[in-house]
Amino acid sequence: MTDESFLGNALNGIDAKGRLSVPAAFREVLAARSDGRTLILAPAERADCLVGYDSSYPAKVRAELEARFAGDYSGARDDHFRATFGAAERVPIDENGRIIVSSAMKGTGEFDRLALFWGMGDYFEVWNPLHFVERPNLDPRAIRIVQRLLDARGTV
Amino acid sequence: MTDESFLGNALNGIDAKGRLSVPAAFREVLAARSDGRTLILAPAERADCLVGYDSSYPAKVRAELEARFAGDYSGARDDHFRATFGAAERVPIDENGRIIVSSAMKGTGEFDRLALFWGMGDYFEVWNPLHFVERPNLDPRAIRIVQRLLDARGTV
DNA sequence: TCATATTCCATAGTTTCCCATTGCCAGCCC
DNA sequence: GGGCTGGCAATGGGAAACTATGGAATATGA
Repeated sequence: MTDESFLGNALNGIDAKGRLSVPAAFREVLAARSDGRTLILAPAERADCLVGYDSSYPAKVRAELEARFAGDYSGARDDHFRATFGAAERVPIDENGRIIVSSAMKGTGEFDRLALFWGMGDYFEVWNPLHFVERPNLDPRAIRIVQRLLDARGTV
Repeated sequence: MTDESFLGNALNGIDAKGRLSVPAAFREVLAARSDGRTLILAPAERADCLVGYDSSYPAKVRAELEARFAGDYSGARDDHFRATFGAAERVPIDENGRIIVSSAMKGTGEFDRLALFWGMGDYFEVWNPLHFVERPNLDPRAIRIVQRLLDARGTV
């Protein structure tokens, strides 16, 4: 049984045109979960990074949110839905496995030249790697992995 | 049941391309537990070595974590998922029973030329053998086993 | 028309695949 | 018992395939 979890990580470059390669390992998971020709990008709820998932995932998120806010008819509930769905984008993956990072997403993730893909099991995150390594309370093994990736790129 | 436990040990070489033979005994266990064509490698929690599982592991861990963090929408939950999935890798086993040790994993396990596989029952560990023999409080008989393996390789 | 965005093609460095070689152990025959 | 033989495990090397990425060519829109 081929497992469909997003595992592992990759540090890829964002070029002048905003193009960004989606790691091959993640493209395989996307293809196994849906058609693999698009993915969904959205601001993360609790960190300055993006979350990415296959196109079948929003339905699941909606179900989760509705359970979480069951019986809650406050403005907070609506604000949560606004942040989750309205700010998300459906992004096509081109023939070379790349996506275009819109300027809105670039702003949300505060990206520079590099994007760190990080598997989260059911979905993945896309980080500015410099923010990732400075995140407090994160497992030092994860931080060390990213620091080595940055070193390999010659970034200090 | 019995043939689904990782038992025993092996000292294998990592070649210039990062290739590493998985011991045949472990491959059999992997095949009994899942399809035997991939395994999962991750940093160990309390030692500078790697842990290896069969490929059914991510689904299991995902279910466990989701149960454990049910109703928890904090950053701590996210950090836990980050450490669990992003730092792990799915690694294919080739026709000759070998895997490729990525540079990230090489860094995490601090490997040189040799890798020591050590059965842990439900999973196995992969060590730099030189670190293994210097670990304090470890059963001296285990250390002697590894020292003999190193001697057989002509490594001092 | 010019700038911006999208599609297409090129390439360098890996990674993957395939096949060859070595060494070990078991079983077998003489 | 000693030595031959066959199978499997581990390892090495070369070639093909693929990933990530850069640049050119074409389309789109203000």
